[in-house]
Parts: sequence; C-alpha cells; structure tokens
Amino acid sequence: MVKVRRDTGKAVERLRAVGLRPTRQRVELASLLFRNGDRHVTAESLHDEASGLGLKISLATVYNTLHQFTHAGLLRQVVVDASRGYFDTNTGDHQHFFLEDEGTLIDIPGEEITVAGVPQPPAGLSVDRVDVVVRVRRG
Amino acid sequence: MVKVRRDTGKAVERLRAVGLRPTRQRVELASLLFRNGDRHVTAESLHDEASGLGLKISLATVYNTLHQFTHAGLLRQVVVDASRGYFDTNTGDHQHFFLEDEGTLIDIPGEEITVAGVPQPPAGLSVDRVDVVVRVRRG
DNA sequence: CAATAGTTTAGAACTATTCTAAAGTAAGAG
DNA sequence: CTCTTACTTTAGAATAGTTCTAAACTATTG
Repeated sequence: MVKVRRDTGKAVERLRAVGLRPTRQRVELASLLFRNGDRHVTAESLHDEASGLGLKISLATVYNTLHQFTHAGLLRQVVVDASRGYFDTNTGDHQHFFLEDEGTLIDIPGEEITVAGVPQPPAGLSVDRVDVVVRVRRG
Repeated sequence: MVKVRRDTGKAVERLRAVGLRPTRQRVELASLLFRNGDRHVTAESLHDEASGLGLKISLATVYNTLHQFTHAGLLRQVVVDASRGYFDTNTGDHQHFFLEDEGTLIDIPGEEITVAGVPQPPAGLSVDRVDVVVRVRRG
C-alpha cells in the first residue's frame, strides 16, 4: 500500500539534478513551486501557502531555499518593488507586467517583447540581463 | 555686501513653482540635487552628502523630502535593487544601466532605447510606465 | 547503524524605511 | 514688526522584510 501524498518524485529528481540534497522542506517547497505552471512568489507568500497546507517549514528556511533554488537556476529573482523580493519559476527569456495596485506579476513571453538600441555598456562591463517591467494600474 | 553662500535662488523658485514651502532643508537638498546634471541618490547617500557639507538635516527629513519632490514631479523613483530605493533627478523619458557590483545607475537616453511588442495590458488596466534596466557586471 | 557534513530553526539582529508627537518655523494678518 | 496658524522638522520608536547565529536535527556514506 502506498501512502496518500502529493507526488514528490519529480521534485526529488529536480533537486538531485542540481545537486541539492532533497530534504523534506526542499521537496515540499519544490512541489509547491513547480507543480503547476509558472508562478511568482515572495518568501512570505510561499511560507503562508505552505503553512496553510499544514507543512512545517520556518520562514528562514523558505528564504534559504528560495535563494538556493535561485543559485541553482531553478528560480529567478524579479525586482519590481522596493519593499519585497519576488521569485519567478519561469527562468526563461521573458518580461513582466507589474500590477502596482495589487503587487501582482504577469509574464510577458520573451518572443513578444523586444528591446532595441541598448547602448554599449561602459568599458569593462558586460550585459548580464535586460529587464523590462511594464507597470500597469487601474484606469 | 552679499553673504557668501551657495546660490539657492533657483532652488527656491523651483520649490515655489511646485507649491512646496521653501524651508531651509528643502532648499539645501534641492540645491544639492539640481545644481549639476542628472543624479541618482538614495536617501542615505544624500543624507551623508549633506552631512558631509555640514548641513544639518535629519534622515527622516531626507526621506520626506525625496518623497515630496517625487510627488511634485521633481524626482522619479527607480526600482533596481530589492534593498535600496533610488531617486533620479532626470524625470524625462529614459532608461538605466545598473552596475550590479557597485550599485550605480547610469542613464540611457530615451531616444536610444526602444521597447516594441508590449502586449495589451489585462482588461481594466493601463500602462503607467515601461521601465528597462540593463544589468551589467564586470567581465 | 554510526559518523559526519549538510540542513533547519527559533530567535536575535539588521537594514531600510515609516511613524509619532513634540518642538520649530515660514507666511500672512493685523 | 509680531502674532497666529498651518505646515515642517526631528529624535527616537516602530515596522517590515530579510539575514544571521549557534544549537538541534537529518540525509548520506562508510
């Protein structure tokens, strides 16, 4: 008989693939983050979600884990709001709408949007990434 | 005989023009901000600069003033770093290089850079602004 | 299954920012 | 000028998000 539980096999694989020990906490967070399509979370929102599901994970671990996932290339950080840090499960080429009223992010596929005319960076520096944030509001 | 002091006349005018009472603190900060060309400051950096010149202005006032100037349209906020808020004296159409290693901003004129293909925003929302941040690093 | 290297955690600490309420000041009226 | 009043400034407390610390815990290896 098999225990009734969320399918965590994929999460374990994914963690092993990037060299992260698949601890209970990491597996649970990875399951939440990567189960469905692309997601945008803050440490707090993910912690609340996990807690709401009865998972016991400290906020510190959520922070640690989000950063580890980011370094491992499973997540990407998005800077749109001076007061919170967002993490995006979509690590591919894309940009964002930021709904300023509610603090929500919506992906814009990389193929749709184009940035032209970026000048040469100052000597000795190279472009790491070009981020586009389309800030939208009610009205 | 005229007192030897920084020329604050312009600053006073500028403040009056946007309906802000030209108090000593606001005049001094405006003088620092708008004397030379475009500048990018954080509350802390501006406070340090003022203090270094012997000006007595509390950090709280620097924060208040930066926000008032922003609401009045004299400054613009730039979000590039999750941990600090930057204010830009260039309120016109332009974008930024962000030197991640040192936390410095460099303007990219609005004429040089173009963003094409921004999709229609979700129903009921309208585009407030399109921000482009070109993140660069050593190497 | 023991050893150990890596992980989690509670709580303290930190950083940037905002708030509070008391003291100070610019501007207009008289 | 000087009074009055509304607006400002300020020190310090408070807050929010995040990071740090060191002790307890656990996955993995031998």
